[in-house]
Parts: sequence; structure tokens; C-alpha cells
Amino acid sequence: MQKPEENYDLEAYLSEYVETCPDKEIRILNAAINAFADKGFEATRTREIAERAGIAEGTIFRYFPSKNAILESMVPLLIRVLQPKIGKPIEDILNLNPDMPIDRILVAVLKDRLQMIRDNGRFIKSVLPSLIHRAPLLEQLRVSLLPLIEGYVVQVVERGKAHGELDESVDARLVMPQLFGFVLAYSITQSVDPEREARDVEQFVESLMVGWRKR
Amino acid sequence: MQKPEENYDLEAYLSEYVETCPDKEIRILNAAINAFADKGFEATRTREIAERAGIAEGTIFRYFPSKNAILESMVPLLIRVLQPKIGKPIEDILNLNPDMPIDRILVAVLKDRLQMIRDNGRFIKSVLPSLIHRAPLLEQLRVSLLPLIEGYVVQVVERGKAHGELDESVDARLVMPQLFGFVLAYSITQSVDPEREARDVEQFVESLMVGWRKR
DNA sequence: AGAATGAGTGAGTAGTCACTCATTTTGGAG
DNA sequence: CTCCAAAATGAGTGACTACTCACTCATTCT
Repeated sequence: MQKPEENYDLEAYLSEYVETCPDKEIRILNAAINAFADKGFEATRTREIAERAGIAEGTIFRYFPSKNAILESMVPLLIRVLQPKIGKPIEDILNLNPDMPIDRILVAVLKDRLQMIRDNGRFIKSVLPSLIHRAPLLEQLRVSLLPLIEGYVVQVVERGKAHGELDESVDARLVMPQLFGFVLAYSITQSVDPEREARDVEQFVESLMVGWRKR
Repeated sequence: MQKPEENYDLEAYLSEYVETCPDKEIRILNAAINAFADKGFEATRTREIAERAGIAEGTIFRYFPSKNAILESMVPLLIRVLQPKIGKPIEDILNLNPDMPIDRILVAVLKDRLQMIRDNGRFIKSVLPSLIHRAPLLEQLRVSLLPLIEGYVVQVVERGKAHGELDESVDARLVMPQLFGFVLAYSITQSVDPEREARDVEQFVESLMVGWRKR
């Protein structure tokens, strides 16, 4: 039903975590996350998770009391994986270019975010839905990721004001849905054409800046 | 697991459709859509659909060859329900106020869209995920709804240009992810406070217009 | 009135799945 | 090498589910 897209490899992102827990647990989580992404939680059979992990079905239940528990322990893991993916690139852009004008920063950040969504689209589109009917798990993700994003937006806006590039009236709380929304909506609606995307991002930032520049 | 929120009532939106098909079919679809919204497709039992519809389990299979077929015939139905909900309010705003300045139109449209998402949030957040692992069904929704939205955005932009309010450089293709994105992101990130929302929408449109106004 | 119809029913069926546990394999200590 | 405990295995199990079908009975037709 679903094309067997390229797999994630959690282990690559979890070198420290691997040390503190048996690696078979990671193998199972890794297999499960990919299976859930392909078929969704309910439609994924424990047998298939075992096959993907290259172990026996029974072994799963040595490490997790139930199939549900796999999903539950997946959330903190995903937060761990996604937090640095969200934070690191923005920090790099900000720190490595202390004098970059604010519009170049915005362009760089937006391009990076679009790329990030493309890279992790399979997860974002496919594992999230498995959580949607489990409000507490979803909320866990929300509260650990949204403030992080918000924090970086505030940081960028503050810096722009400090450099005298942004008008004092610019409200970070409103900048957030604008940037976040552009990325989200652009990812959903536009097909991928790198050149055109670059132009669109430039133009979008340009139109934002017209309203935001220090008056 | 999931709070039993208020039910939809498809019948209210489908008076014509009801005439062309036995109303028991609608009852089943109505029950199913609400059950899927609460628990997701896979986790919903045919027994529960029957209970919600107030009929026997066997009756379901007189009208639908399989549980899957219920989901499949739900898509064209949803398109029918959502298309007027997307189009009608915008058409009304445009036609009833032929001289309304473009920024007031944008404010009205955005407020209406936010309200619409609040009203249909349960469907949007909960039935869509049931379709996510069925690419063909999802694509059906996408191709019948996105161009519709796009069309209205173009219409608004054209009108703004014709009235000499918007600069010719404003590109409808970019306006779309901006508006759509703001609505989407605002719905996800902000908690509901009508007063604040009104102010935020005003401010957002204001900042858009600064960049867009005829130069 | 009596016959024919077919929508509606729900107990039953075949099959599937998450989870168990008796058995086998592994790997390290002596 | 032997011994043994822990790890791993996968056939087995009971619970449960989508779907079936023989039967009911209200309604319509003759």
C-alpha cells in the first residue's frame, strides 16, 4: 500500500543513548518507528517489527511490556532526536554570522527549515498521525518542541531589534506563526523545485521585511 | 482514551444527497466518520459503527462490502461537505462588499478561516490522519480542495490589484502559503482568546499590507 | 386473506493478532 | 572442555474482529 521508502536510522542520532540501554532496545524502536511510518501504529504487526529488527517476536516483549509501550517510549526518544535538529542549525546560523543582516538570517533559516522538513517528511507525515489519537503523547511532543521553536524566533527578533534592523513594534509572538506557517504551508502546497523555492523564500522575506524594517 | 466530543451531523449538510441514496447509508457514514474521528480507522470496530448508527452490525455489510469501503466512499462525501464550507464564506465576503478595502477583506477572510478550523477541528485533526496511510484517498482530497483555496486567493489578489490597492508585484502563488500558513500555524500554536485573536489578525494583515500596498 | 418480497438481524465462522512460555541457544566463569 | 544462568526463540493460546448467512417479519402485491 505504501512505498517502502528509505529507512531512518535512529542509532546514528543516539550514540549517547545507546550506551545507557541495551542496543536491542534501540533496534526494536528503530524497526517500530519505520514500520509505524509505513503503515501506522494499529496496522503494524508485532511480527513485522520483529522481522525488521532481525529478532524473534518474543524478544520484543522482553524489552517492552506491550506494543503500546513501544509507542510510548518512542516519544521521549523522538524529542531527543528532533530537539537538536531544530535548535542546532539556527544556533549555527546565528553564532557563525554575528554580523549577517537579519533578512539574510531569515532566508537562511527558512531554507534550512524547508530542507529539514523534506529530510524528515516521512517521520513528520507518518509517525505524528500515530500519536494523534493519544492526546497525552502528542501534548508531550508539543510542549517540548513548540517553546523551543518559539525561543529561537524570539532570539532572532531580539537580535534584529538590537541591531536596529527591526522596528520595535514587531511582535515575536506574531512572527512565529508567520514563519512557521510559511514553512508548513509551503511544504504542503508547493512541489519541489529548488531554484524556484530559493526565489520564493527571498521574495517572502523581502515582503516581510518591508513591513518590519526600522521606521 | 479520547473525549467523546460533540458529533458531526452529515445529514444537515447533505439534504440533496439524502434523496439519492437510502438514508441508512448516510446514518452509517455519519456514525463511521464520528467513530473514526474519535479513535482512528483501524481502532474503530464495525460493532461500534453499528451501535452509533443504531442498526445491527450485519446491516453495515448490506450497504458496504467492507469496512475499507466505508472509508473510501467517505472521501467524495467529505469533499462535498468541505467544498462549500471553503468557498461560500469567501464568495459572500467578496460579493456582499464590492467596495470593501482589501485589508478589511483579508481580515474578514482570516477570521472566518480561523473560526472554520475551530468548528471543524475535530474532523480536520482526526479524520485526515485516517487517510494519511492511504495516499490515493489523500491525494483525492488534495486535488479537489487545494486548487479551490488557491482560486479564491487569486481572486482576492486580482481584485486588490484591479482596485489599485495592491502592488502589481504581489504574487498570488506566494500569498497563498502566507495566508494559509498563518491560519494553519495560528490554529496549532495559539490558544483561543477571541479578543487577542482579533488583534493578532489585524496586526498580521497590517504587516502584510505594508509590503503589498501599491507603491 | 394469503403469498411474496427483501431489508434487517445477530449468532456464528474463519481468521488474525498481541502476548506467553516451554525449549533452545549463547556466552562467560571455572 | 563443562556448567549454568540469562537471553532469545517461535509455536502456541485465548481474545477478539471483520464478515457471513440462515432466518424473521413488516410491508407490498395479487
